[in-house]
Amino acid sequence: MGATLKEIALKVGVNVSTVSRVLNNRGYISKDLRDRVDRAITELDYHPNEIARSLFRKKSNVIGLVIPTVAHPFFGELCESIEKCAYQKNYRVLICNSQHERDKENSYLKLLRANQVDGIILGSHTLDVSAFITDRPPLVTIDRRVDSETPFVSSDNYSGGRLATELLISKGCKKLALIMGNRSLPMLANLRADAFEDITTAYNIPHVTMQTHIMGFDPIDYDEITNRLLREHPDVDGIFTTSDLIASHVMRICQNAGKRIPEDIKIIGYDGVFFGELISPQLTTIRQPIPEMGALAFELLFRLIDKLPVSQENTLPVSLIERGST
Amino acid sequence: MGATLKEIALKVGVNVSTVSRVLNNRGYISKDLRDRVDRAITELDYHPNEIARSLFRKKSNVIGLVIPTVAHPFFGELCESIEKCAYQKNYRVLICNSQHERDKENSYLKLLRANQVDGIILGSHTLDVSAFITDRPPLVTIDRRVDSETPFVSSDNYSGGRLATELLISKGCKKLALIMGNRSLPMLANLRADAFEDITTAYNIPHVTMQTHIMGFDPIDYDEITNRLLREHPDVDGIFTTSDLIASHVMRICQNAGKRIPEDIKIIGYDGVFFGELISPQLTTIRQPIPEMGALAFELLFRLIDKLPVSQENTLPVSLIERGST
DNA sequence: TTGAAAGCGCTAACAC
DNA sequence: GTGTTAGCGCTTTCAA
Repeated sequence: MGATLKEIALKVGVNVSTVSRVLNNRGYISKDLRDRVDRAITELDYHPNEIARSLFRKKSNVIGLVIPTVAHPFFGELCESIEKCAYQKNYRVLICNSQHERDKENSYLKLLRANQVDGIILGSHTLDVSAFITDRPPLVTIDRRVDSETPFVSSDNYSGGRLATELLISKGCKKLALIMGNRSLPMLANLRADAFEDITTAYNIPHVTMQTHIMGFDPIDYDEITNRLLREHPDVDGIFTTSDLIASHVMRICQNAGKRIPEDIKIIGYDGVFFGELISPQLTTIRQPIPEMGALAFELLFRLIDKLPVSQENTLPVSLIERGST
Repeated sequence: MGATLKEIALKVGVNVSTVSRVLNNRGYISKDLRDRVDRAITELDYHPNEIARSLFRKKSNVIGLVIPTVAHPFFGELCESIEKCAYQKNYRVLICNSQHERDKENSYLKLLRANQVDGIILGSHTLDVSAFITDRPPLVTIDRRVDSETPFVSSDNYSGGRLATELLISKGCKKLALIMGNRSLPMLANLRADAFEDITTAYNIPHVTMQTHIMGFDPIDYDEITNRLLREHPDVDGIFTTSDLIASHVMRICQNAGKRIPEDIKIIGYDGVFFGELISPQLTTIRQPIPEMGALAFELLFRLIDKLPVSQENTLPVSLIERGST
């Protein structure tokens, strides 16, 4: 346990409030006193107790980041970006992995409020709005609109879905498949699927949509789905997946099944995470501007905390990155 | 701002200490009182202020995790594991990316102490021990021995290096290269390089070692190094890299240079992170038991906080995962 | 069984 | 310029 203000005051022979004043540079302080206090501070190795400060100020300078799992590259990169911005503005970030579990997400939300975080960035969406804690700290969501107030950050999911689908079509694919996470989650990412269906329908292209039945990122699940797809729809020659992680699994299964990529089957992912260019063939994908999304999410939260006006809808553009898999 | 104990007490018509007692189940409380308090709590939507509790208890139930970057798959998976364990034991984790910057690492260390974290897990090692903050909270390091006291978790780096090197030799490689991060950092991972050099020397195999000159995970750097290696040592037919991330870059560069893997050149990585089996050919690697390492690190810290005895050296076994790249 | 009082470490009126 | 006092929201002696 470190020294306290009181001990400094005692040593210097002044009142605690005086020491507090020199620490915070409030009002006039005599040069002599300041020196003596400074000396005592170094001698006693004093460091202000931020918990006590937080209690008084009613401000913790901590924000909570709730995501499914930081081990998923999209969220890892997002977390990285958010932490970077938070650090610059003197905020700490508490990392909360929901693992796609309702209970954990819910209890983390409560816990964050109890811990007096100044704000929350929510990127995990297993709860419906009614379950949301009342009297909550400032909130910004990622990829979900929860109500007409709460600001959210997303990228242009519909355009992304359209770009991906159109690319496959323009490359000559005759039958398309979409492999996605569970659609029942209220996420804007579902717009990618909407676009896929709209576009294929408009172009009159046969298509099939498959989604995981569990909530989470279990590779086994993707592998099974892909195998079933190849079995039931052997004529599919273009696959759009809603993440690069899924895409890489799908790619591997296809290769194992003896399909050549992109000759026999073309695959396009989504996200633009780092390892997309490491796999072989390199993955064509729709890039979400992850660092910008993280920065924007923090910026919005920061403004919310400071009671500055923010826009509710914050949709960033996506871009097509063509690589070897198409 | 939520209701406070005082408001509950006021509403129920008792003293705050009484309400506190029912909250914490201390001593005897009449059934009637308990009911009235419970009702007031729900009506006012009361939630204890954990900051105030922390101040009193001198315990925040928060730990700090300092790593280079959570966007690196090894640290992402480690962070995931640590958060999981922490959550079970009612601890929160503050995520601190040092970005391999001395200043940031140092200031995070100070900041964590000021924020009264109960403990720190340190996996970033740009500081030398002398720069360590004094009077620090309980500390557990990952992959580094800082002094004769502080417990650390690592996996068996020397064995890992040996396994990797011997595999390449047993596969018939005639000239080996090691591509590693910067060796000047005081990390136990350097033992992998020691093993590489010992074994190649023992077997009388020509070898060359290359390390990045910057601190960090800049892909450009790895690519340059690999290109230089291929240019200056075109006869190298086996490469050991100290991470899967590096390995995947190296693999790509080699493929771009027209080398077939594993026929012309064999590559083995390190870590056993998820995407190793997604790239093609799938990456042979030395697996570190990342979830177990994270769990152990937290367990040690937990014991340290509770002043229970802990062992200082905690080295977990590694295992060879043979896949397509060798 | 409940209340009063003190105190965790700090800051901010308000005096002097 | 510096001290006194009160209080942030909570818990815990100690009395009653």
